[in-house]
Amino acid sequence: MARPVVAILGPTATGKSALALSVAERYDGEIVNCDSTAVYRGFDIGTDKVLPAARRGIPHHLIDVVDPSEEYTAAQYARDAARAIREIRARGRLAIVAGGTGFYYRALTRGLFPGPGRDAVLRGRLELIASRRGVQFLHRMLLRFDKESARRIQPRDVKRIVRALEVFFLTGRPITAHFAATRSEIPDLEIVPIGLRLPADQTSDRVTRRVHQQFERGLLDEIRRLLAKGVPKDARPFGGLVYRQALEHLHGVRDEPSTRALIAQENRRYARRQLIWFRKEPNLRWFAGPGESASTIVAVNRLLDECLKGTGGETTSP
RNA sequence: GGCGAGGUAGCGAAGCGGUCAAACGCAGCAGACUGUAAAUCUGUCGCCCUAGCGGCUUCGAAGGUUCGAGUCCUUCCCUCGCCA
Repeated sequence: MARPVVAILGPTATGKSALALSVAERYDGEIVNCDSTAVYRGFDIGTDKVLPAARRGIPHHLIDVVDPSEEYTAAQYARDAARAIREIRARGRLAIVAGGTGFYYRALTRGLFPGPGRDAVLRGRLELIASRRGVQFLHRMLLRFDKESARRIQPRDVKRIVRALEVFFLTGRPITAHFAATRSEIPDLEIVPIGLRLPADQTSDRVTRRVHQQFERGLLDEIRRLLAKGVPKDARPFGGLVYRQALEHLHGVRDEPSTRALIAQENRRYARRQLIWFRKEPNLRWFAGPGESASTIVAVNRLLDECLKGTGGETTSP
């Protein structure tokens, strides 16, 4: 009864999606996406979404759930993912969270403090101040109202400074004072987190190959199509990896070969940040990828057999 | 062959006699992250170490001037523009 939730995490291009599919087929599961950009409709090629035809009948959740002009957030994800997981479990199936957005995964499994979300008007005002009088000015403001946050947040980190001030102005209490109330969205569920990783040079090769494939598959046309459909150039997903650089190319910032190279480079850096993040994730069981390789699948299956079947499945983690 | 510009750390690029191991940008490396996270931000970045206003070797090459030279002089090598 106490069947855990499986999570498949790790840097980009390690084969998470493939592994998730294989696990889903073997253990009667459904997949819950944990990628911050795949939630957006229409952004398919650059996010390397597993397209419906390739899903082998396995239900995928939290892919294509919002319009590109909408703002999706970690908090929203945590709620949506928790709901999806409960529904999957209610169907008696295995929930498999798969993706590389560490912050979303943490928001789901450890939670975000219960407090106010983004306030567009307030943020607009704060950002205006930042652009007119400098970020440092905002940081000094934060120092007045919330000394502790000012200490932990870098004086130039606009996003965090704005959020801290936003929370303070909205609640009258420093953001750090809210942290104690943080709780997981799924405190009752056990999770078996699996991490996939590859040596840096392999990641680099795979990433480079993937970028070329993305262009060959029509990345640029996809972007043109989105723009033609009225998706604003400053839509959230356009600001991220792949799309940002490709969009710049369409605007003539640089030629295609160097754009491909730049995207591959950014991917490598992103993979590094992901690794740093996931390394700190407790209880993560690392496997040498790639996720589609038979040896990885065998090793993962061995672990899951232990955790999902027999008595192993009844352990509950603290 | 003649004239002009230039050769500085992985790359690009400052520097024009001392406080230069050498600004700055990029890449690299290390890291932070509680509602934009594929985002945002930080540190480090010649070599050595007991990590310091520490030691050592650098600024195309070789000489020279000077108390002191990326910085001035001479010769040489190499690039790149114009003329032939």
